[in-house]
Amino acid sequence: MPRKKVSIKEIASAAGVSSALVSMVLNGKAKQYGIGEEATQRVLRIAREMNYQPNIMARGLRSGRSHLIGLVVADIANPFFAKLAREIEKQASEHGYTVIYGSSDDNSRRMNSFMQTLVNQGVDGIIAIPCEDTIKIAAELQEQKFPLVLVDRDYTDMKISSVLLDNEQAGRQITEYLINAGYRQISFVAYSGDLSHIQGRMSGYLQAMQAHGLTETVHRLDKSDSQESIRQILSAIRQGSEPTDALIFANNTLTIEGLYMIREAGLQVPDDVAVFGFDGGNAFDLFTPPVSYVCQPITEMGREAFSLLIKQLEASDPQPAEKVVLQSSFVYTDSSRARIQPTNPSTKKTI
Amino acid sequence: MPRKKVSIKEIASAAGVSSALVSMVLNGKAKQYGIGEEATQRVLRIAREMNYQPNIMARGLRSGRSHLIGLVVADIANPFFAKLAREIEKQASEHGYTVIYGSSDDNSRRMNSFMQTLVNQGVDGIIAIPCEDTIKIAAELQEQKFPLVLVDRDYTDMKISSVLLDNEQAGRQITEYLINAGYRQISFVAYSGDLSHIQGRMSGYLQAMQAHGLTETVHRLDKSDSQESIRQILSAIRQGSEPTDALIFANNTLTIEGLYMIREAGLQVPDDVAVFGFDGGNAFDLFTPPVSYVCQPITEMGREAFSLLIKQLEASDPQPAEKVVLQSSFVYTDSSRARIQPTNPSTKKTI
DNA sequence: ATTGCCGTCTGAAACGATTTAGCTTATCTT
DNA sequence: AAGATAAGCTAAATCGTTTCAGACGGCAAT
Repeated sequence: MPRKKVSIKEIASAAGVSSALVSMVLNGKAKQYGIGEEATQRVLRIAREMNYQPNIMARGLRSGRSHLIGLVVADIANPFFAKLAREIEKQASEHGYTVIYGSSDDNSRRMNSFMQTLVNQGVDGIIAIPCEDTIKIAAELQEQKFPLVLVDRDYTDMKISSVLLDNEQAGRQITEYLINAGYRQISFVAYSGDLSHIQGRMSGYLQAMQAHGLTETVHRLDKSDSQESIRQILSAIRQGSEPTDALIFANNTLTIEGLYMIREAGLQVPDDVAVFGFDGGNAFDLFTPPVSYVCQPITEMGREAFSLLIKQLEASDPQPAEKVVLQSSFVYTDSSRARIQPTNPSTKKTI
Repeated sequence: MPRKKVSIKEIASAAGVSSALVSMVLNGKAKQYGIGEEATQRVLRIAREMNYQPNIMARGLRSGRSHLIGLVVADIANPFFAKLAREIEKQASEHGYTVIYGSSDDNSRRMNSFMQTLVNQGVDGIIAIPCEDTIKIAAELQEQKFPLVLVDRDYTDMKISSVLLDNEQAGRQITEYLINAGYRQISFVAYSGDLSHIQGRMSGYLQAMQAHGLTETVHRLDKSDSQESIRQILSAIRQGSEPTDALIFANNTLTIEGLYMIREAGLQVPDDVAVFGFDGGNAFDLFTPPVSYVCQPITEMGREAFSLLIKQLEASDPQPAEKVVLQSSFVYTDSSRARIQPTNPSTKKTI
């Protein structure tokens, strides 16, 4: 197996031409540079025979492009991001790019330093799930016309290419759904912090509740002791001290945590309390009963993100920032099935 | 924000020294090359002021090292691999390396081409979850002394550094456990193919069954229609046409599939059939009842894999291949609780 | 005073690919 | 036949770093 590093020079001398010619031919620019047919074929054949593989470093140094793109997610072990990463990786490899990735844990310091590392590594562009303070470094990169696409979260004052979900709409829709299904005391549970997607979901929830003249209840949990907080909420529900007939968990991990606690508390879903979550997953399906959830179009998000990025990468002039907003779909299951006796049938309406 | 690309040359002229000296200082080799204290400090200060960032491509071209490592997993969307990736990424970044990753889908063609891409990208080493035919390309790389570590699966005839689990032991142990818990008709369910870790688990199962004089039943499912196959197995169990009181699913995804089907079939666990799986996950915990599983030391695997790789990377002389075998732990839950009336109490013994 | 040797530092080559400017020939024009 | 044009190719510069082989001044030993 010939895997000795073959350089363009060796091919050149084997073919009896200059290394410049070899480079041109191998880059498919033979016609463009007016290289003769015979020489072209000879070089091509020899390169194949010698199993030539271009040296990325040399090429990158010369051309200033690495064909590497950076991907920063909150946590690759979160299925949502893993699937997103999968799709982006697929797109990238189809377009001749390779992906470098890292997890930020939604920690802005880690995020910053990783972004910095990526830029130093010479990536051509970055796709990132921003966290609250990413805005600074993102703005900086944006200013320097560094190709950048943000996914899943939005910080409205910035003109940065992004792929987003209509979280407000999703929040509104599932709340409406629960109301129509006869639930009245619907609580919204989220981690504290102001990640934009959570804000959007919450705002949709609030709108729907207000539109129906219902009292909103929002629980913001500190990530560090969310488990204990959920336990308290559930125990309040159980004792009836906080009348609640449905819970909306604002994201995937929180929903999962919630399910653990619900089981621990021995609550029946949806009889004691209905549950609606985000993002789905096996755990949702295999819970008893299966859990209703907002289903984000992950594949499409990945595709859009990459397409936005490559638009910037391949364009010679700076492209205008573009925000793509996608709609979610919904999976309605028994965890949010219609109440047998709606609390107040008269307010039940279809929107 | 100064982000104009500052080169070593500009620092050199700003400091009034040669670029060679700057390079030496910036690489911490000042002492080694006997650079004066004063010059060293001046260069360091100026480099900081100008926010110098080395050009990775140039460095890589010159030194032949990219500080990139490749990671090939079967599927990053599988939590097991995601967690592994997470740990490896962490280790890598702590050691100044960056990770490029890709999913192979256990498809050897894809795997091959991705490995090839990685090598072309100039990664310094590769950590891979091999699939059945990876052995060829792995052997090839190994022969060229290319730093390579294989994880999770083994192909015994090769002398390649690997991190493995004692799958045979795990298979044996959970089978023994089920036998002790009073189960007698224990079936082993796996995808077809001969991935070594599956073989190991199966062989452990067979050993334990034989040791107790019990009849082994192994189902090998074609990945393409595993769902249908499981459905048939379960329906046989239900109708009693195939006497089975416990199922061991040989890996994570298969266990999940199994759980879906068990729920669909309306079987009660463990009364109708006990269940034992691999790798765990939220879905296991939230199933009713929670599912017993073999818990692989993922973090440790990642750490070991990276440590094996870096040993090869930083050593000047080729290192001998090394196989690290780790032990699993076990989570025993109600899905495999002791039968109320063991089929044959007299054979119950503690191993 | 010459030699030898430190301690400090520099020049220049090298890594491999790309690209520009320009050099040969051969062919065409007039 | 002389000059212009084109076709086909090459030399050499370039990207930013690293590193090896010295250079240079000064000091001690001879």
